[in-house]
Amino acid sequence: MSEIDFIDNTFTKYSLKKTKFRKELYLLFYNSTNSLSVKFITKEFASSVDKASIYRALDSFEKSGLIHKVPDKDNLLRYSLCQSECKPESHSHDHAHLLCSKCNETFCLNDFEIPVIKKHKGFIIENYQVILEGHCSSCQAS
Amino acid sequence: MSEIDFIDNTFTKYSLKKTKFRKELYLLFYNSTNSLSVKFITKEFASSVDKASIYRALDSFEKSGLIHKVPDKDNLLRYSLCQSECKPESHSHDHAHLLCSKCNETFCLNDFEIPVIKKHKGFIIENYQVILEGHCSSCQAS
DNA sequence: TATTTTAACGCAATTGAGTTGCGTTTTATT
DNA sequence: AATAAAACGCAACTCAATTGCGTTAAAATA
Repeated sequence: MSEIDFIDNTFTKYSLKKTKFRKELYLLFYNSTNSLSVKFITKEFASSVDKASIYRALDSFEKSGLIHKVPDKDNLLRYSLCQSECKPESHSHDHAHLLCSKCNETFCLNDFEIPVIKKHKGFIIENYQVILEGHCSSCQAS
Repeated sequence: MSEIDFIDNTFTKYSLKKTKFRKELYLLFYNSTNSLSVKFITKEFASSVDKASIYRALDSFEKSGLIHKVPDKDNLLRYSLCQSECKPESHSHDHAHLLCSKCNETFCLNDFEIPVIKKHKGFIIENYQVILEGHCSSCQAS
């Protein structure tokens, strides 16, 4: 199945309107190995799409379960493609994230196992997040 | 040693100017079992202190090693008193944080042990953060 | 295919956390 | 008491993200 077909199928499956921009946006995620910041996305569509549309599309994708928020070094909005099947409002992403303090990118570590703990001293824990700070492989040389 | 004396000593030790507001601010942290959001602090000093002074004081306390940033449910600035000795720019806080999704408060779990990992698939990891999301004990009843 | 419904869009204005500049006041130093 | 240094108040500003609203395009239905 080609990328285009995959995206078309996905949009049908999630009842998303197939507009030129939204298909391109999803393709951008699909072809990216990494998470995408709003800043990057905004640059990609700078001359063609308004930022309000970008924010609304991202919000809509997230609600559908296509993408999920990932932590960002500067606390800005950043998203990554969902790996497994996600339902609206019930994303499950039990992987850690690495924030590179040089390039400020966020990387998903899909194979970093997180131990599951449900309770801790009176707290009920529903899900949790491990954020590693350091340097990614590209930034170690410099 | 009384609270007042402790604060006085601390300010001397860290070469911090003893202004009325800054001593009150530090006392607020000292008497709090929990982390403090800027929103809460701003309310406490609403009629008496300008927000710029609040932000500058928090920044100064953090740089001195008195308080440290903690994660916040809404990605806003939130601080907690340092438990151990912290030096300027070298805070070490190897505890996890619990974010309650009901009251939006952040709790430090000082006894939640975090395993130390230095490398992972080409990444160099300098420090890391475990954020638990769930419900605190006060919010479980409702 | 034409009509109607529904969601996406562009544009402009707005929100709100956090920051900065600057003149004034307060604290610490001599 | 005089001087230096940091804190303060106030106002203006930055910038990410949001919202309102009239317009346009896509999907559903006839």
